[in-house]
Amino acid sequence: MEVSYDPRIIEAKWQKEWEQAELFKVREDPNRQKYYLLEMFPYPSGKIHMGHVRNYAIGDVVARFKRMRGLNVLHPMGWDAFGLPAEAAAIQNNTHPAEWTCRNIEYMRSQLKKMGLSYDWSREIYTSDPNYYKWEQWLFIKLFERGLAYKKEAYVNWCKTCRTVLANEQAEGGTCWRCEGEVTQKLLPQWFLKITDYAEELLDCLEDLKGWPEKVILMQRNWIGKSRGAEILFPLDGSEGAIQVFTTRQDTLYGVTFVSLAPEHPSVEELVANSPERSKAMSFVQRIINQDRVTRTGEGQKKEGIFTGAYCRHPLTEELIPIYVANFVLPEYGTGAVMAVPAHDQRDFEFAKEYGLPIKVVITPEGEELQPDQLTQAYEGDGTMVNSGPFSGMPNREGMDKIVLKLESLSLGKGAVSYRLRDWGISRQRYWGAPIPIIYCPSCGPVPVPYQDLPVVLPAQVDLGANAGSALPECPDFVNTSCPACQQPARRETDTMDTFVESSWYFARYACPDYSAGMFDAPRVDYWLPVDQYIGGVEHAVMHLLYARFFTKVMRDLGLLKTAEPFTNLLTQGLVVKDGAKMSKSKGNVVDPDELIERYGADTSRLFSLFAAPPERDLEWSNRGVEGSYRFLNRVWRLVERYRYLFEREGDQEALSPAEAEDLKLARLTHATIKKVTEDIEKRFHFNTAISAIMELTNYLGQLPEEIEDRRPAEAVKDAITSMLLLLHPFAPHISEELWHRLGKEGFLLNQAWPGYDPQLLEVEETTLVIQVNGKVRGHITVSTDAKRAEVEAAALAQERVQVYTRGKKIERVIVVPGKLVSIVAR
RNA sequence: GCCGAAGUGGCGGAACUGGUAGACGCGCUGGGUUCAGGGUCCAGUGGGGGUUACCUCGUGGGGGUUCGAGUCCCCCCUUCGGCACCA
Repeated sequence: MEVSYDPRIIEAKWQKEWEQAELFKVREDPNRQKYYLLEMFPYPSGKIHMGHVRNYAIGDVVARFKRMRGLNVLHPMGWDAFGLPAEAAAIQNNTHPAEWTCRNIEYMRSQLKKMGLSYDWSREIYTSDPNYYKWEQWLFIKLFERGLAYKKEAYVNWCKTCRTVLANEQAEGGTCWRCEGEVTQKLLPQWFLKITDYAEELLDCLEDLKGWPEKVILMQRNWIGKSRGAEILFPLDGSEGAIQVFTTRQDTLYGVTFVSLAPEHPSVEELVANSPERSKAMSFVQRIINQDRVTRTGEGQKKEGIFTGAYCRHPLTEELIPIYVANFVLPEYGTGAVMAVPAHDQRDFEFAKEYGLPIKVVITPEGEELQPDQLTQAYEGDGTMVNSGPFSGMPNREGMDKIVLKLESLSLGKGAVSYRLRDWGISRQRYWGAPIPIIYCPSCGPVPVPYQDLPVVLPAQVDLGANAGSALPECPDFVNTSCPACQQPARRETDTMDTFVESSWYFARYACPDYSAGMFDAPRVDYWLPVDQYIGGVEHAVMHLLYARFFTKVMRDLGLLKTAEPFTNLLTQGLVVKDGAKMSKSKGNVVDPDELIERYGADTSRLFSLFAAPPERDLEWSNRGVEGSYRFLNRVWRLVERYRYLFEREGDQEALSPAEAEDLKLARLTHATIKKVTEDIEKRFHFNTAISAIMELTNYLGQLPEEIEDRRPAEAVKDAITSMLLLLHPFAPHISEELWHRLGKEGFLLNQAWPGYDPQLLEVEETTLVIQVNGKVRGHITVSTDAKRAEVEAAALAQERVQVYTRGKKIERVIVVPGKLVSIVAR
């Protein structure tokens, strides 16, 4: 009897069957080719949203597809469990962050399971697990021992709302990445990781990341921000020492009319010491330093500065050059000091105009003369060097190298490189994070916690509400300890690590989540890494993906990993939007995955999110579209049920080859569909067109007569249906599995081989060509594939409509593109 | 300001190497089934013109290359993303 499609029953049924059969569990197998597929793990915020549904649906298509293609697929899932929202929620709900997080994980895991995702749950990790962060602390100490983790007092981005420090990457645009509150500057001792040591390699390796989107590579390249130039010494006048500047325009060296220092520059205090305006200068410096970064570096900020009273000497001309302090000079970039060339740098130009400093032209553009007093803005382009001593008359590009050589010969400068990338500040003044494993001893200083004492466990008993900041300093049992070196009373570090530290190495831990003898079990981690395909949001293009690349290189240098890059291929999926805006509670345009799955089932939810747009694009949510996907699955169900009798027929068991199985048209369509779906998944990740191809096949099948008596067409229909279920399985795993079994077939679909296609069947003996006359389509012609060019030409020209358009004209050319068209040029 | 991506029917999107623009889906129109609604099935669906055959215009705008341009080149407009005093 015919049974109708009920996703609620079949989805629960197959999820249970798959789990009982441990279908998704994988083991290392050196004899099989591995494929490591990873989606960015979620923060356990409470419940999954549509972005998760989309991300994991995309990943599951690839995982199931690769598995059916015979690869040994690792497809794990876990939880980015530390972080501020847990703390905020715990205070608000009078609970503990661990409890809140754990509850969320429980719920979200159940949601993911309801989606029928093919995760190996035996490898699940959560980063707040001491067995996980133990190895993070272990790695931190390794970094500390190598000088790659260090503490310094620094002006840091401080979020008043979150009461914590933020990395530059997390404070973009002067607002906190998490709460969007204002970010100000604060001087604090902070732990940093020396990512700048890896700047060059992080940049170089970008070129080898062929499987990454250009956009992401470009964003990382810009973020690292390498500039080539020179470091030049300007000897101080009347005292020892020199001001070192960094410039990318050493060709303009002869145009220097002053030098500008950042207010934070270490020489400032000494330089103003003898100035009559000393106190005025220092109060200016203090005012600028205390200014928060947002205002200071804000758009259109006025150029301000003050004369220090000191002078230096031009390294080549020995002219006297005044030294200024200027608000626009950044202390962290280059040397914190710049040579000012008002004629050829817009900032210096504005500053010179403001303070009446001289402007000296040293580069002239092609066929033009620049008059310093007539300039309305700096000329920053290329040209010929003038007023530049022995370099005058030279193209400026050439002069760049020549000037470096000259400076090097005088020991007054050298070629140099500067990066925009800064070291990664990882200290967070929060409770819910991995403790930094350092002990401060009054006599020994900062001492790492001995390896055998790890993990430094986050204390469970804390009073979160007592202090607006971190609860850890208020926790005497945690803070008070003894020095591992001298046994004297000492204090623990109470900062915890930025949660981006956990996500910088989790992908490697999935290879051996249970391993307790070390951070990684070498044979397993070497087998699985690198991740073959990583999938997640483009919002992680800089922060997470850069940190993970950095950690991978560090771990490689420590001998923990053999790979230098963590993610071979990267897919950045677009946002899920509704009514033109990203889904968010504040906009009130969220669609709840729970309700969706309850109403239509996981297969429909997955199918729609895959069908509505290709993965890298934003997906416009449409409730009507969801119904369309649901209708399609119902059609598939009815179609298979309609032809189920063909599979139950006794007798003709002997298989026919697809070519023998009439109807040939259907057989061809089936194989063309297999080809299309396979290539769309494998080469392009264009699941929307893959699904549309399956729809076309089912549409064709739907038009066929209900009763098929003859054996040959029946075989073609059976082959088409069998293939269709295999092709559909990565997108809609439950319904395809159910129908597969309803046809009396054995085994899970995931263990079936992905269907192949017969290329011979796709070769056609006749093709229809388009006939164009002067670029316009004027007819069609069906010819045999091996027809001679001349025959095709003659046949095309003989067509009545072609005759109409060529009458009285001269045929100038006839272009024949085999399999495509005949193009006739007539004048 | 600099760098990058994208603009295709009423809508989401196809068109992969320059070769029939609009696959597939949504929506809409007409019809069958039904007491009715829903569901389902059939037909149609870019604009303009014509009784059909068909003609013509059409991929943000303007130019160009080509037998042929959504696709390549130049200029411009709009939207989105990234960076933003980086010397």
